[in-house]
Amino acid sequence: MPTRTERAERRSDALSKQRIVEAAIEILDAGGEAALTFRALAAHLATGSGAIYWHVASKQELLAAAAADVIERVMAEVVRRKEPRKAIRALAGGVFDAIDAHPWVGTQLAQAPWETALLQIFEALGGQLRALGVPARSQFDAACALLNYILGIAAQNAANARAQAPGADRAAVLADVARRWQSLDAAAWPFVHQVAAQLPAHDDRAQFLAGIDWLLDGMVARR
Amino acid sequence: MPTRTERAERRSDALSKQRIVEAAIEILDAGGEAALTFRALAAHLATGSGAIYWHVASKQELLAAAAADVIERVMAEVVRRKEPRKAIRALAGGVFDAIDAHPWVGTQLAQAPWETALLQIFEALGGQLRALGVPARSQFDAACALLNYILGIAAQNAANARAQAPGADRAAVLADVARRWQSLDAAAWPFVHQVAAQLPAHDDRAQFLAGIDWLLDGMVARR
DNA sequence: ACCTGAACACCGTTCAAGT
DNA sequence: ACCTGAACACCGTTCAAGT
Repeated sequence: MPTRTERAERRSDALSKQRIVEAAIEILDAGGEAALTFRALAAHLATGSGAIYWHVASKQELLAAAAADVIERVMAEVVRRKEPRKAIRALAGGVFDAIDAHPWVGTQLAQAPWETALLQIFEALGGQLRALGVPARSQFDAACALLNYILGIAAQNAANARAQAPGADRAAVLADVARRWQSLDAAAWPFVHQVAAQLPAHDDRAQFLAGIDWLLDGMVARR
Repeated sequence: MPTRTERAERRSDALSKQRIVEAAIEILDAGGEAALTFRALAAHLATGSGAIYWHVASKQELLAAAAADVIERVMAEVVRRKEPRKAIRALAGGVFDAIDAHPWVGTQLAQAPWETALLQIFEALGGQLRALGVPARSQFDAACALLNYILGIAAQNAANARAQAPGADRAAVLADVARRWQSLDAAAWPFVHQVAAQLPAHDDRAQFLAGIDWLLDGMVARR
């Protein structure tokens, strides 16, 4: 039973790629990748599924646009810092937080690696590496290594989010894995046994940034 | 028109999870992830699609099993080396090659990060890090960083394979991207401009291993 | 130019029925 | 115990028809 007001609202904000992308992000955040269907999206936008195709060529393009939207917001929000190491850490941390908040971005990030969103990160990383004193001949490899490392957590976070039920208790899941690790044969799995106790309480973000630091240390050491 | 010989063959190798996984790997290698459907698999195995469900619970389980199969083969083939740095490089290189040959493994690897296949890599990495002299308190973070970095190329290779047509010319694709980079505004994209020329000829594997080296350098330097 | 929604060609998965 | 294959409940995408 649509009231006149409701209809007026619908008409006032006509369909556009940006509106579709925003709706897609809402659905993705609320229900994960599986929840985003053209039928759900059409219902959300109070239109027919075919209408969406007027503004967006395919689901692939829609997902890429949604991920680009999130990453561009991160790039805009990351405060520009003078000190290159801090700048790189801030950038990596920002991407980490974005993927943590929108795990579905993780799957998309690697999908179009040379498109604008990731290219922005790449450009920023490269500039800071130069400022850090990494020699010119290594800068390309170095920026790729950092980007690759960032894509690693992207993929992992996305996979974790997909594997776990939307409301799953992270601590409980980790405790469960740790228990499984501890029940393995200690002679065959000495390292896994050794670190099992550290798993439940470990800080994902700090661990991620530790890797960034090691990479930067290595890059600077070989200058 | 099945001959008597053909029918005999079919009956002799009855369905089993291992046979299903092998057939799935063949299809995945030949046609990528999109090609693996239960209908295609059933046709390949000359059976009904329902029969597969007697041995395998879901497509997700099938993909995980196929990926585990590939990774386990890598772990068995990687020659055990005495020198820890060489051992880690060999391990990482082996995983790289496996994902290069079977790009669909990349998507799966992050999917069940604490399952056996990846846990084997994790255990091996941890043992070598200890041998390398990385302090005990850092070993967990260090092994995770290496694993994360490895998952990064896994995700990238998988995405590249999915994006490109099966018979696509890698050199041509890279040359195309490089040309696009060069056409960007040099003032806004100085780094991208600078490295564009290096893109077409760059060695993915060497670049990947350079990152491993930087990580190890950093881990050892902070001992 | 933009939207509608039924129709098409697929999927993964289930299940009654067979052997 | 294991297999068959039709049926179910979905998909992404297309397209004739509307405004």
